[in-house]
Amino acid sequence: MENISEEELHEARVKAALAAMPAEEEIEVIGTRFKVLSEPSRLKILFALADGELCVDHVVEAVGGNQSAVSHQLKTLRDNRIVKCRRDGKKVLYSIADGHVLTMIEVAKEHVHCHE
Amino acid sequence: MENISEEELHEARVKAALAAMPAEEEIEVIGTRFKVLSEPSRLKILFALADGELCVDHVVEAVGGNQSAVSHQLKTLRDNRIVKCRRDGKKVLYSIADGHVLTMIEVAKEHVHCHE
DNA sequence: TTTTTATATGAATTGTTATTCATATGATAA
DNA sequence: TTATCATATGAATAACAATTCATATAAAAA
Repeated sequence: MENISEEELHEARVKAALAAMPAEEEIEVIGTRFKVLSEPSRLKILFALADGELCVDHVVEAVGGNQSAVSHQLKTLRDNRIVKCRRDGKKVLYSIADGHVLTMIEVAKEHVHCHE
Repeated sequence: MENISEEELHEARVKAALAAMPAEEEIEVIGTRFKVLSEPSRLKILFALADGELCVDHVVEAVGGNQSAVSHQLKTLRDNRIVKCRRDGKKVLYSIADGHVLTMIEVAKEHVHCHE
């Protein structure tokens, strides 16, 4: 009897989990945001931009690697609204798009360092 | 003259960015955490676990897909301390390891939905 | 102690993504 | 208007990670 009610409890939880499950598309979008933040080369760019905007070749200096790779990464970051940019003459200045980005990185850092 | 000082400003920012850049290993660890959260199949598992612990076959029910795939994902989540588990007889009950995980997902959700 | 149930894992395959190379575009200066 | 500097991008390759299949372990029931 105890087993049955425990089983029922678990089944109820499965139903609750299914009910609370976000739509497939939303999960994909959230996943994509995380994916963009998961690549070390892109994270480096974001740390470089944390203090303020930089033009592309200064980003290249700050993170190392070649110009083309950095430019591809910046495109990915742009496409996902993680960074934004503005042109100033020949240069294009990049900056972090909004506060959530740094918040996410901060929370991730905490999670890495805490050992609850 | 104005150009030179602007250039100097940018160079100073590059130096600041380099100085504030976390160590390579830390960036990798943070990236790995994000990577683990980036896969839709793993995110689904976390949404399923958001309300409380579930045993593996109930996770399988909640997220769909086959047992082996889910088990591999759970291992990845475990290895990265995103979830924890305890055995109860034949069953193994999984739950979310700590509060930061749901926080990160929440912030990501906000970032997806806001259009600053 | 064999069978069944629940979960885990190694190896192979498949699918994805980053990086590189070559080249294109866009803006300014000569 | 062409030469140069700054950035972007398409295509190919190379690195990586997810899923599947088959099988292994672990606990409990028969």
